Amino acid sequence: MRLSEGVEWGLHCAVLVALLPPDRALPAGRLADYHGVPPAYLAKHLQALSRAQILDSVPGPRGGYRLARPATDVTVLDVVEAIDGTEPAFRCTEIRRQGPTRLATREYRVPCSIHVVMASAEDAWRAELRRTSIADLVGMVGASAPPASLAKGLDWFQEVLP
Amino acid sequence: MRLSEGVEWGLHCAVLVALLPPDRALPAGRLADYHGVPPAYLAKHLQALSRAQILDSVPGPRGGYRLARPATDVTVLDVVEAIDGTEPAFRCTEIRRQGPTRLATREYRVPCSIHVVMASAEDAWRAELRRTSIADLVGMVGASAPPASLAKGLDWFQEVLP
DNA sequence: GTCCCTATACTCGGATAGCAAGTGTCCGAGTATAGGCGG
DNA sequence: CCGCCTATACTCGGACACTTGCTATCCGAGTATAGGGAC
Repeated sequence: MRLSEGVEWGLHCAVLVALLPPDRALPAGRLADYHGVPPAYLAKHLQALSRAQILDSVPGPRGGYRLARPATDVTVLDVVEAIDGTEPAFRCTEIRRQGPTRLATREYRVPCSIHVVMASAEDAWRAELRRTSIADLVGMVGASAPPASLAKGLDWFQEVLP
Repeated sequence: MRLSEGVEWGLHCAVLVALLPPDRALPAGRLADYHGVPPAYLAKHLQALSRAQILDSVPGPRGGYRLARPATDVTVLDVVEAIDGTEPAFRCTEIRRQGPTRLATREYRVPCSIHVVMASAEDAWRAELRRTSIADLVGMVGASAPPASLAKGLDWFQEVLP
């Protein structure tokens, strides 16, 4: 089971964009510079976040991306599902209905027990991701990141926001 | 994020093998028949379960696979990790250390906040999978499966276990 | 009749192709800006 | 000096190759069994 690398990028970008002054946007190229990742591929994931109404895109000069709603209203799960999709990791193919013990479809009224267990585990995963918002992440980073890193980040903002 | 289809097969096979009389084994071919899946590919996943000490393999005629320990001591998580691997779905690549705000490695003493959140969600997922054993699954299936299906399964056992 | 030996058939195990999805990149459509021109 | 217009440069957005890992398969190594032969 592998989560797309874009999920990590999307979360970091969401945190950075949450720090923008109101009504300012950050281009994909600057976000790629900041994180040291391929610009064109990051752009692809930012488009997914835009489609999911998590980011607003602003075209033209002084354009870029910004949060579409308050950082407190964007959960980590929102970002993960926007990039990775909402399909469950475990997809029950109902193999209990195959083979020599097969019955008529109408006989299977209760869901497959294995499917139930796997689904409840994924629900627990999603619930945990829903507990944390981008605003929470901003707070955690601010409290735990090395002070020198925060200072460098501030300098960088001064430089790229003319 | 996608879980290998083999996980579903492995869980169903574990349940079926748990129903065997003591000291009897079930060949991979019969397991494939029962579930209507490609025999050669199922064999690959059964090998993984064998390597993980979840199943014992018995070579030769009247051989096959059986549980390596009581069904109460095999959790769903054991089976999932044996087939899918133990690597976390989210792999933090530490992109906070890249780009213009990069610092010396020794400055990063606390873990990345995003990494912490993602890891705790996966811990919740694993904890949920650890709560259920193969014996529990056997009980759930026995209580919820259509009676006609259980009867057919019994007939099938009589037929393939000479 | 009993014991031993051998040939058999069946099992697992790892090494080998094929395909889908994630990874990575590019160029075109659209827009706010900045400068120049006319009034 | 002020307003308008145009050309520019910058942005996002979707369409196009490539690589990794899951999917699927086959053939060889090893063993318990069953049958036959000798005693």
